Amino acid sequence: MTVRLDETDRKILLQLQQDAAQSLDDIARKVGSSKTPVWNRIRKMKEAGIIGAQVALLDAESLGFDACFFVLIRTSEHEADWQAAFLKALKDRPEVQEAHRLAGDIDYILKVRVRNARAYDAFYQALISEVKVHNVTALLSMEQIKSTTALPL
Amino acid sequence: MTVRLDETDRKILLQLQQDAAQSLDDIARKVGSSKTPVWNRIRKMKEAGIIGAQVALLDAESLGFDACFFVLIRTSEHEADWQAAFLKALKDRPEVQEAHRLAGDIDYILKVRVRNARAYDAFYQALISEVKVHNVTALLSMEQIKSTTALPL
DNA sequence: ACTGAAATCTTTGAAAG
DNA sequence: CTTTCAAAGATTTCAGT
Repeated sequence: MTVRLDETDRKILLQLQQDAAQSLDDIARKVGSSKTPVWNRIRKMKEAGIIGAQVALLDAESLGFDACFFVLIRTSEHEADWQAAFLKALKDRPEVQEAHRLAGDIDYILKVRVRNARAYDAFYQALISEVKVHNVTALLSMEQIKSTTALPL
Repeated sequence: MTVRLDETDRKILLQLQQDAAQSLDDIARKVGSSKTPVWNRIRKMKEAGIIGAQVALLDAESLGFDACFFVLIRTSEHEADWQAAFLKALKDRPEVQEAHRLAGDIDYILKVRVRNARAYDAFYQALISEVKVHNVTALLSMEQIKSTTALPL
């Protein structure tokens, strides 16, 4: 599953993760190539799973999503059953934008995007009623300083 | 800058944040309308800033970005000068994918995507040499359980 | 692998119900 | 506000280098 990427591939990826709506012609010009080779490279990288979904990023604030929480979770349960239930709960809840299992003291971190603090509380109550967690700390974002989906290629 | 959205607008946004590469025809069919009205609604929502960039999401692992850290930062400095320098440092570093200013005890949280632990250390050393921070805790992700850019519309 | 061009499909905007 | 239609433009495929 490892594909060797050259400089041109990398330039194409840089363009696509910046603006995937631009035309092949524009990308080809910017990376110093032409349509067909660029198209073939993109196709290969899609097949290899390097390029995933193409999505529109929406503005959270103008849609009324004013609250963003980072949730630090400690649990005493580490059995397979518990973990499966916890994972399912996270995947099923659309307000959970990110979830990571961590090394060390804290077991999980979530990024939760909701309309307001009340909606967070509803989420939190629903979560702890579904799965037992030992300790939960919520960090409230006051200001999103930076947000990018781009990898530092 | 507040635009009233109806059910159709919401359905269009759901489609676009899931797959922005599909054709207008497909979106129109899925939301129960036809091309031109859908196109006009998308144009208006772009003008209103509700719909932002359209990007390709790349697979971090297949590109060799195996390490993801959440960094909790406490600082004793809260002056405008310090804050401006800190913000600039974060915006300039491509490995910082997210940065939030927090309410409470911890002042900032960062999401940092790097190739490996050594690259994180390099980032960390560069950051603390640029700006003074009081206390830094790094949480290492072992496993990304969920990741979406979609808002829970 | 790249080029150029043909066929197909999409987007865009005008006109009209 | 929606539908239809036509021109402009983009994507995709293919033969030739």
